[in-house]
Amino acid sequence: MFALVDCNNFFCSCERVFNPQLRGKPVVVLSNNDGCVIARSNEAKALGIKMGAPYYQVRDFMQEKGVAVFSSNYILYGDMSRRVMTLLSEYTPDFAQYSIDEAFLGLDGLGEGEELVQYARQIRERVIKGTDIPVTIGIAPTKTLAKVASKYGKSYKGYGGVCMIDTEEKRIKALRSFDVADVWGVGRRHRELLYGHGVRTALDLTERSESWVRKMLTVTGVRTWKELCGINCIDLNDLPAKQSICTSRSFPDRGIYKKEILVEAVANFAAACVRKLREQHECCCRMTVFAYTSRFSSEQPQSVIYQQVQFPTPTNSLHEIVGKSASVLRNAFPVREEYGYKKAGVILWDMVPDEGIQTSLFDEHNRVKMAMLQKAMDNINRKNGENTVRLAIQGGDGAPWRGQRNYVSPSYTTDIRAIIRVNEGKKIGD
DNA sequence: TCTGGGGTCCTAGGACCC
DNA sequence: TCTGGGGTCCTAGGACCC
Repeated sequence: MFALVDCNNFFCSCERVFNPQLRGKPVVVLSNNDGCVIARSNEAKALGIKMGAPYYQVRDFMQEKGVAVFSSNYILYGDMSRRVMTLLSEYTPDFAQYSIDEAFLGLDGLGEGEELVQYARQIRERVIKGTDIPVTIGIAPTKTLAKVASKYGKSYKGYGGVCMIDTEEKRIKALRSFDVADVWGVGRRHRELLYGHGVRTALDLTERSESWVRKMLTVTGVRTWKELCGINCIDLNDLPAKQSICTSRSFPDRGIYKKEILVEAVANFAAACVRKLREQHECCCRMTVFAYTSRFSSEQPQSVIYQQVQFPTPTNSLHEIVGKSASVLRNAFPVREEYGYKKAGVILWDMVPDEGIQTSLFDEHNRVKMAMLQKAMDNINRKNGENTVRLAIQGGDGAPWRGQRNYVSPSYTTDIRAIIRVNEGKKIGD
């Protein structure tokens, strides 16, 4: 049996931990650039605010309804996630974090039936007590069914946050009233396809043949189909190393027209990729640099820049990767500055461990010196915060390509200056 | 005026081989 | 009129996830 532990409305819940007056009130969190709604409290969902809604379209409505609005604060969410995951991992050795707010727990040998439900309740209470983040737990013989169970656990208060599908009767009953579009692994396109063939519920899907499912949804669909039937076939434990590292952003207003401003932005994305690359002690062999105009404005002239770079030897050198990202972008940039680039990014591929790199015959000297320089930079930045020392091409903090973050909360748990202060003469909780 | 970011997996099709 | 067959490798694009 597996348990899926899922934090409820995670980003909103994180904001509430340090803002108790927001409890019971509608809260939303916005995407980068304050662009879209990406998290909603139950109260905000009840108001009809949709996931992914552009902020400008719902701003007035939300103001009218007194919705609390936050820019996303990934430093805070990442740290709260780490705390939740640390607690969860203490309950079983078979633990797999699936996303920032979800984890699967293998429950073999931990009991069965009501025993398991009681155990899950303990876990849930421990997380709530330790982090103040509410979670829901779904238990079932496969991960896909555990996802189904957790959705029921969220929809019905009566479950007390723990829902288990452990018998054939419960499985049939649960799938019969479960929209096939809500099944883990069925997205927008497949939903249309399935509806078109009369498959409306998860149970409908399980009643089709394997060959039919394979034809419609390919082999990944067959895995989902088996999992819904109770056959466990999604393994998360041997998670392979990451295959790519990406940093990208959308830009405010109409985008960036000026070549050198876009170069500065891309240089910063490349630097962020290098930071991630070095943190996982790897080098990369290939890089993609891309930039494109808005897909929403049909009147504006459109342009797509997409450049692939192969490095002669695997590298994690800041100078080499950032320098190359800037030079390929300059080369690919149209002669006239007539396009408003709305989004750009850098992707690193083909990673290898950073030990035992075969270097080229001719660059040995330079490579050693650069490695020493970069080690010094890493040390300074680790102590004083990222980008304390940076390349000149990365520019300053007030760069025009940095987007809006008008409603950002403090980093309560990671910045000593943002620590909560309890004032004398006031009651705790005020 | 304004529309997120970071990933994975699978498949089709092109380039290449003999 | 008519132009092989069987294979590998790579990549772009589409679908999905949170």
